[in-house]
Amino acid sequence: MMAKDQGENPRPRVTIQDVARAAGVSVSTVSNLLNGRDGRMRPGTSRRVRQAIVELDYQPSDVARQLRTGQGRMLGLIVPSVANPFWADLAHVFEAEALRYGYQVALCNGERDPDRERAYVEDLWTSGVRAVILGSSLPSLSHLMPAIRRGLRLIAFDRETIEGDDQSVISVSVDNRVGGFIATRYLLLLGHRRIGFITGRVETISRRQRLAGYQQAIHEAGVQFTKELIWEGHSTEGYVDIESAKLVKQGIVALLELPDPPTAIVTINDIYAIGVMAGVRERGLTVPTDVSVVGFDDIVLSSLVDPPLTTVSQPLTEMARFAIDVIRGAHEISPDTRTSLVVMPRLIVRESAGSPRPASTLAPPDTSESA
Amino acid sequence: MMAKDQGENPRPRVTIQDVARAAGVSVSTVSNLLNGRDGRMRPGTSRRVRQAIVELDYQPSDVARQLRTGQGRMLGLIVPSVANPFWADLAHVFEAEALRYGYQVALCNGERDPDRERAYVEDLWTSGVRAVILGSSLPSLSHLMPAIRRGLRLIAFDRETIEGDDQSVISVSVDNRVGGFIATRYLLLLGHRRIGFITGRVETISRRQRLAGYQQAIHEAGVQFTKELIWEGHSTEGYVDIESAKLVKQGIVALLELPDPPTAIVTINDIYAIGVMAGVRERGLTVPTDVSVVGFDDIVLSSLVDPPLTTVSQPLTEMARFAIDVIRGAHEISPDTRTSLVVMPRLIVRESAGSPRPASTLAPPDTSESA
DNA sequence: GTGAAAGCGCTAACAC
DNA sequence: GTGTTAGCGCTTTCAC
Repeated sequence: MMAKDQGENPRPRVTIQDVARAAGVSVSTVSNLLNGRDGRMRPGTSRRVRQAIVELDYQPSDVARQLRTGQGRMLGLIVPSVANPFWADLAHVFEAEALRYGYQVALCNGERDPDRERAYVEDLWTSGVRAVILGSSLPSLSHLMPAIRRGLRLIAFDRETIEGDDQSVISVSVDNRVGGFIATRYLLLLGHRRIGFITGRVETISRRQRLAGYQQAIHEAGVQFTKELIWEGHSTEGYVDIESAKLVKQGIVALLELPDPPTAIVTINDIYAIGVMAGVRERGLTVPTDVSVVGFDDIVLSSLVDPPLTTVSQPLTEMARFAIDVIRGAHEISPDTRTSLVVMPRLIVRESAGSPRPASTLAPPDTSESA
Repeated sequence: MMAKDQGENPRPRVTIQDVARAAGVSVSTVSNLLNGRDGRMRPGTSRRVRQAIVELDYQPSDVARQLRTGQGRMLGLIVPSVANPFWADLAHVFEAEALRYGYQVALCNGERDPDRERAYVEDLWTSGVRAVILGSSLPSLSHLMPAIRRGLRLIAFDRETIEGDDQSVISVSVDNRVGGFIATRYLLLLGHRRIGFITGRVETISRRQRLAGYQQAIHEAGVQFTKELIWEGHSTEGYVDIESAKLVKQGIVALLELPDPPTAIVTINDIYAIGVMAGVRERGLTVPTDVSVVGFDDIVLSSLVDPPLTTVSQPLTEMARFAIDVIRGAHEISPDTRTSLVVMPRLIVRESAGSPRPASTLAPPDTSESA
């Protein structure tokens, strides 16, 4: 079952030597031109070289170039799974930003598994990748330390730097606590008092912080915090968030069966919010009339679902741009400078959240302040 | 604004030389071990080398290796946009299959733009990528010919090879005509007679074929084909499908305003189907009671929406596996062998399609056959 | 302004 | 069984 040497006629590679010969110059002249050092080059020379390049359809080899210079153009992007629309959106935006500076993006689905993440990072390093964006807010980064010590530049996305992280780790993140806070406060202002919170089993820094923001808002509003309104998922769910969105239906159903059920729900991401909405409908209830729901992330899809989702948005483009800037070295990095970026989330008001029905709990809507 | 040479202490690269020296052998011995040629190696030697590798934390450089052998481990994947869940699912599956054989995947969002596709392909080639999967069923592949002539192995996904394609282009695709056919026939069997078809402006081979399948089913059922039931989108829509899903709402609304509106809709992908369902609801109607809808692709999301979408599934894993096999050279390729793969789609029955309400058109449901 | 030559880290003859 | 060595295609001093 030996592989045939298929398509035997690809022409042999055109090298810088060939171009030099065709143009009647030396390789260094060609190289100089290629690298923009043609300032004081005789016009004739430059022209001949350029012409030879076109005529021979010459493509410089980045492989050789990288071996020589140590500089590569490939960036790693590790996300839990691109099948999750949030990470797909990030991949989309990040790739676009990378492209602007001539970088290419190697996509890795880490599944939130430290072993896989480590394997990817080692593999990428081997392939000459020297910078990777890690989208996974696993609490520990220790599995990546060997690579970091070797010189890998790691940028953590959606995960603020915490105590114990290596000095060299830069992070880009939305302020998740604020995000949880504004989502919850919005519902509070709408008049809700029984507000549920739905999260997943997998413990990440960002999820913890979104919950903290929720609690803070509840507390500041003088509402009693109740643990029964927090649903955390089961222990057997898969790592890939998107699949666990089905499980979330159970969560909302459980919450709705409470003696005093919530009139509004905050979720830790839009996919969960979509699952929640489906669960609500399955109970014969309506969003937002019977229960309001607020998501997180503002994935592209969230404006498409029915009803369009009110959610907390992350400025992905800005975040991706910062990451690329760090990689390019356009930002000063020094031990005593705050080089991590924490951007502010924004509440996107659409139609999945409204005032509770008058018939329900206490206090009438208090809309004196607006988010 | 000069970039600081940040993190100045990464240790210098450990090379095969260092390992050889540490183990007291020559580089070729180390190389032999690395490449599995350690069959007749003295156990002691092998052990010493292995130990040196671990102790020095040696990582072979794929860059050097590729320069030498011409063999790379990076594959290109060009999709219209990962923000579109279908392509995200493909990227997920493809990356997983690639990983099994040690390949890495460079992700490119071509936006269905021939110029971008060409630029990506040239760039990938420069980076040493020698095989790319192209997910875009643009009718012509001519913009990629220069790279193909240079020796690039191109695998077209979701696009059967057509007249005029280069010999060396392999394709992997679902039988889109059959897909359109079974979707439509299913609705016909449920008793629908007025069946709409919603597609986008961008002309692709796969879309054309899905429509052809629809027409064939209509015709075989002896139902009159009506052009007014086909909605094709506007000319100003963006290239990225997902955004145009909003536009699709206009399409369904237009169809529903017809004097004799359709009782069922076939769409060319699940995102459109989701848009259609939202449009139906916006009109105060219900899916599937008032109008049935069938999607295409069976993206992960389609089982999550409400109601769960009845759709035509593409066996992505199988398709990705074939693509990787071709790249690995595990399939014989010869001019007279059919090396393209056309797999059969399958109808996934969920809840978005049902019988038309008795009150409506003619003939009662005829369920003598089942899809 | 242009060229000669060394070498990035590795593989694979070929020699012993 | 293991070592020596020639390059893969490029960049970059350093001469001229």
